[in-house]
Amino acid sequence: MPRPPASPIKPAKPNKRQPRAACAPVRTAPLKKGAVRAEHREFSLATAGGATPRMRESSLRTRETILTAATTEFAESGFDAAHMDEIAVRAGIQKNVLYYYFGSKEGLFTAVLERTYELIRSRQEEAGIRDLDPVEAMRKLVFFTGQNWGRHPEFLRLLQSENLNKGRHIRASKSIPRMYNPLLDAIRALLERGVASGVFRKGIDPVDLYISITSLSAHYVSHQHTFEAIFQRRLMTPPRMRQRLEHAADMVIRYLLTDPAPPAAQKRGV
Amino acid sequence: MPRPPASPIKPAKPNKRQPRAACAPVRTAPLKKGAVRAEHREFSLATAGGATPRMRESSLRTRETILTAATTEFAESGFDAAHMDEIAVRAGIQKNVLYYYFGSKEGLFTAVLERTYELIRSRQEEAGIRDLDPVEAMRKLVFFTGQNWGRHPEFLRLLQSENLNKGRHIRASKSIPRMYNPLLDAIRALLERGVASGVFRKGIDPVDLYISITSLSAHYVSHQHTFEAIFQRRLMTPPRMRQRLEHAADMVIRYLLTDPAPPAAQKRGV
DNA sequence: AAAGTTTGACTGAACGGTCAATAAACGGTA
DNA sequence: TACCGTTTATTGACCGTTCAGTCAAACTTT
Repeated sequence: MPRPPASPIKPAKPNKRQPRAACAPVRTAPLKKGAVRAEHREFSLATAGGATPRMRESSLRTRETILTAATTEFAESGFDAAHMDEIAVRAGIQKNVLYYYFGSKEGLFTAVLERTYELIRSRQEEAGIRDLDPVEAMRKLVFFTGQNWGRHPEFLRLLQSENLNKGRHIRASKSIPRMYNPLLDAIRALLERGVASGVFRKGIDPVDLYISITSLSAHYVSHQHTFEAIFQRRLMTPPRMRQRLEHAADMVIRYLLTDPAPPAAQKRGV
Repeated sequence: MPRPPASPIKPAKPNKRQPRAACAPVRTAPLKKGAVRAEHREFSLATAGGATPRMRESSLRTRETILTAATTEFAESGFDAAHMDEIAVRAGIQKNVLYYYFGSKEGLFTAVLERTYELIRSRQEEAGIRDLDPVEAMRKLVFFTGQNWGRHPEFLRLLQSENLNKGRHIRASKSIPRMYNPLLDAIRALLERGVASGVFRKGIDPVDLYISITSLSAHYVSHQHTFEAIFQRRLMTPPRMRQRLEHAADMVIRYLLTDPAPPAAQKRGV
């Protein structure tokens, strides 16, 4: 049987010669025994999807080792500048193993992306916002979101690389689009509570708000280098970062308030 | 005399073997005649910096042709995935010429970045805001900024790539950090006018505001692919884009207003 | 002739990917 | 429980293209 395609990812520029799938003269010959490894690719540890039949435990460990190393390397260099050899070295593993488990560079990147989304998703559940009054909760949510970028800088960089590549890996992923988004739900619930208690306006689109909350801190972090160049000041020092989140939170809250923004939004007291 | 270093750019990962500067065995031998070309690199057409002595007119045209082609390619693929060969083809020019004019891939990218910053800078002067009342002016400014991304999509992509590379080219540029920023000044002036006429609050940091205004639309555009994947909807359609800018403008204005946001911020009538 | 510009052919390492073979674990079975 | 075939995991050597960058010589303008 012919080898199954490594992954459903389409090359970015189909018209332009791409890093060909194989170096050896195009292999149409059926491959003999041992072709089964392709099955691994369907399995994603992150999503804990159905395990491959007879997978050994060391296999899981190897997978994790690879994913960790790959995450570091991809985040550090971006998809295009990252090298499979380097990932192998970081993981302390033969390069072939990467291909054995993930099929291709793109397959590996996709797996890394999925795992990282999953990680962020799980982190977001810890926001701890339920019991606060809406304004305080919203402020905390903005801060929490912003600080998350600092805690997981690799996530933003992966996203940036992925968007530079026009989302071809994320589009190929089955798990990511289906992921439950705790942050969006938190915002939705919070909006409702705020409207009910009369402090927030009606008719706010949670998705719009989600994007704005994210943008206000994420763009700052992910474009820090160009901003630093044109503003000639360091941006990522703790005080500056705090100032930014302060600003972002004020902005969000003032946007939501029904009232003539009293000192509330300024000084944290309700 | 030894060849002057191509550019003061440091490799991203000094510890890691980089795309070596040269393929041929490291060349310490002094190069003979013809080594003068290095001078070209100092010259940036965009900034109209001092022309090289005896530069022919066709030379300027060639430069422009190269920069245009390079801008397209770099924006399309990002710095790392862009190929010098492809740029040469796009420009309809021998590849050597790229090196003759810009010394290296990094040098070319830096030049592209400078030219593009310059272009955006000049565009921003057209905002046409002076005569409007502060609230209207601010709304227009937010829209103008946002629409600029749509009009020059290459700019955002270059920035994204540059930030993925941790700003090493922009840091090496002398012209960009010195560029006068018309948008920032416009914001500053607008804030003053608004405060003077009593509609805006005092004490707003123009840089904070600049970053927010930029973020609210730029992040949306530059992260469209991952957002589209997780929200499962198209984001760049004209109506959606309009909605986003509407939202961004409301947010900014409500943030600035002294008053209990009257319908003004909602429906455009002052 | 001297400086500036363009050409075509070339280099060599890096890099994504592959192969055949071996080692380790498992499952059945006698 | 010792043996054995099969599946799973790992190894090391290898391949062919791509791609940044170079050289020396030719052409063009002043």
